[in-house]
Amino acid sequence: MKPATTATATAKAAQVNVETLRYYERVGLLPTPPRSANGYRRYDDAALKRLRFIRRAQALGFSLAQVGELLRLDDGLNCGAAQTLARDKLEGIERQIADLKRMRLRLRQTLAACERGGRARCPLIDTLLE
Amino acid sequence: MKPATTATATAKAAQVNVETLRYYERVGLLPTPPRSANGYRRYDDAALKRLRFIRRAQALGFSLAQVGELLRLDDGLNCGAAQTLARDKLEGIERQIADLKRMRLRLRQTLAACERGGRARCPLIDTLLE
DNA sequence: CTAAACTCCGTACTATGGTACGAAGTCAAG
DNA sequence: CTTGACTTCGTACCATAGTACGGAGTTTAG
Repeated sequence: MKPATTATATAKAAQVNVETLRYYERVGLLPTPPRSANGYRRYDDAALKRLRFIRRAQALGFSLAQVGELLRLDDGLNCGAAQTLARDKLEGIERQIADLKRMRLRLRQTLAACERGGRARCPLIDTLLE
Repeated sequence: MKPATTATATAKAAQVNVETLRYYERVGLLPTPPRSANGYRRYDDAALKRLRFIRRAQALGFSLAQVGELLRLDDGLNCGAAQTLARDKLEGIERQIADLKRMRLRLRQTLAACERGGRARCPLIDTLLE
């Protein structure tokens, strides 16, 4: 009951470019699929699931390398290892948020100075030159 | 009173790789410096300032392309244009923060499920497979 | 039967922000 | 005077995550 389909159909179902399938295969994120008599790749349901997994993990901020690690745990029995990856990712995200907040504060302050006006020179430019 | 120096000295002063100077010159972020008799680049104070400007703007999250735009306004008289760039950047940062917070929430929830334990399969993996 | 659409493959290219390499010339210290 | 550090140049390479291209074969619809 696995309706194996073609590359294009699978790509559409997973909302990715067809070439991306080849790319994921090349970098080892997708197993090499079986071929039909003419040499065409046949993707089954499991492949589509895996593709969706990859997209979801990316949406959570995992890099393809990290997705690869997660996939190697995808029997679902290595919860400890998966948690470690997730916790690392979480820390990274915290750091990114903190960095971005710092940038935001500086930008806001500088923009406020610009808006107060009254200076000959632009405070934004001056801040960068200081 | 502009103690023009060599590439290495300037690079060190600005905390960048020497090659980066050439790279910035190539992409038009640094003006082509004057050369001394032997053909060596001579960087003056203005070049160093400009380098520091680039680094500071990068630290605020501006891409090199955007830094280029800012530099083209660096007479400090185009505050309006600079503000527009900064406001765009600010919006981008807001969006990034919002995205990251969404990822963080999902990761936290999933990690919490992992920690509650009791499931045969890892909730993190299962969430991605769902 | 023909034309369009799909598939294959290897390779090259995109963007971003640099870094590395090798050959050749120059310069300063000991 | 030699050694090592510095400089020049063009070009190639790194990671990341794909996208595009061209030529060939295949399959499907009209």
